[in-house]
Amino acid sequence: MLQLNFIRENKDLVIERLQVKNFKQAEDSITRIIDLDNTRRELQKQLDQNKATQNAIAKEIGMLFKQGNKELAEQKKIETTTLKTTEKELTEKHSDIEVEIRNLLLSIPNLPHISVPLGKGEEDNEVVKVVGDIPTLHAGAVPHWDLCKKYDIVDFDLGNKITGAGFPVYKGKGAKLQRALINFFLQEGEQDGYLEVQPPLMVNEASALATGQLPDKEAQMYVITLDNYYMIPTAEVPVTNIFRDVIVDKKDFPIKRCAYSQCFRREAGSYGKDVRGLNRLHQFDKVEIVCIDSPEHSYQQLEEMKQHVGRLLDKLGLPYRILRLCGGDISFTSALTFDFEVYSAAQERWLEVSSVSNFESYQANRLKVRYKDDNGKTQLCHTLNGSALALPRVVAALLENNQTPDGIKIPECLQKFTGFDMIK
RNA sequence: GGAGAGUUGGGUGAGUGGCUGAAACCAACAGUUUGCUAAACUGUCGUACUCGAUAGGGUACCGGGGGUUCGAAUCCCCCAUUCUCCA
Repeated sequence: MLQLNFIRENKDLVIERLQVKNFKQAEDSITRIIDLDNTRRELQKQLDQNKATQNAIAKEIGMLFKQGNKELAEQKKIETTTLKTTEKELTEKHSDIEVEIRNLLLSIPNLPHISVPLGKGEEDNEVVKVVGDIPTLHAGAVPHWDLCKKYDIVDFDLGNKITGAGFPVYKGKGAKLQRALINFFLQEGEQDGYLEVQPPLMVNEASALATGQLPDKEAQMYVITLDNYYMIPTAEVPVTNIFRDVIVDKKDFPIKRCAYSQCFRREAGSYGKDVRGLNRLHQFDKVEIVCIDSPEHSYQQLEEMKQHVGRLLDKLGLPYRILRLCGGDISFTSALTFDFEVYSAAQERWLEVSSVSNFESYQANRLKVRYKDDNGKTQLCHTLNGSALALPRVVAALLENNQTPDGIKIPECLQKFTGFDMIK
């Protein structure tokens, strides 16, 4: 969430930038927040004064008892009763206002970076780069779901039986390919200086709230109601929460972590060709990269992360394009996001395999990830993350693009992990 | 699943109702001393909000939340978590 002080000091700028995100209530919300905050401050002052008086009286009473002056002490006690009533009233008003302010703050998206293009939806995203050639497939080439069946490497029916749609079973070389990709991604991450972590796959409410899954995206998560835990929709949640309430040492910047995890998403509302085969699953595998950096360097870090993701796709030999998401498509919490899409040649469509974002201090403000600047002042860090990479669509594109009449070719970079060079 | 004992500032750890925002020690930082390092000595040394031009003041925070009380780190309740024992 945005910082209240920043909103106070940059009211017009904030309203203007929110227009790019098509946030309609910008002006109303911002004005309301500032008003509420003024009232809050006034109440706070009164409350503090009230407490100060009470504290003083309490101290006096203590002294009086010590001196054995019980009568005067009892008299003083009575004095506090009115103070307590007003205190109660003030506290109630104060906390009501605080809740309202917080809710408003939570409802306001992050400000988009200056480079974010205007736009309504995905059709307005800006293609910044296209890499690789779109392959020509042999006659009789088929989409990956047919290949999965033909070579018996991913079994969707079995997943349906055991759990339900969107929970496939990977078999034989399919399972090995999964493992190979995970190992490849982690190894590349390590080589680029990302420390590997294995986080929990369930998180508590505080964690889900801190990275912004709650309250906005609650419907996207599987909830373990009995214990009040949430299945993670991405490793971003537990990995970023490592730094919740931490004041990091700026000498450690950039802090780089990578994590393999399975991810769980309800994907309510998805349908049609989008969910066919591996295109959209309820459980999938992903290697995630997370960075914490100073405000001065975060955009440089974002660039580095983009390069990392690009290198992975280069090595896999997949054609891809990079999109700069427009104001209408960029996520609520992000300031600048680049999507990576691979071309899946049999489906003849681009599939998103990575999303690399800088959240600036928006997430850090909820997380309270801070560092001390050169003046010793505590400042919010910038947080960034990206997929490097999400597996299912990478697998889909690999299967489709690399299919030959003799089988499916495995990219060279994966062969030392798979132990085979063809699926036949 | 049950029983008991813990959870205090960067660390160790004292503190069972008022003089405790919190002893002491260590670490850290600044300074004095010193040929250098070390030692010794002196000082500083939590966070957030808020008032103030500054100096400084106020409020809140001793795992989290609630309660008792004029007054809570200290008493009571709930929750989390760690350790020990039992199942």
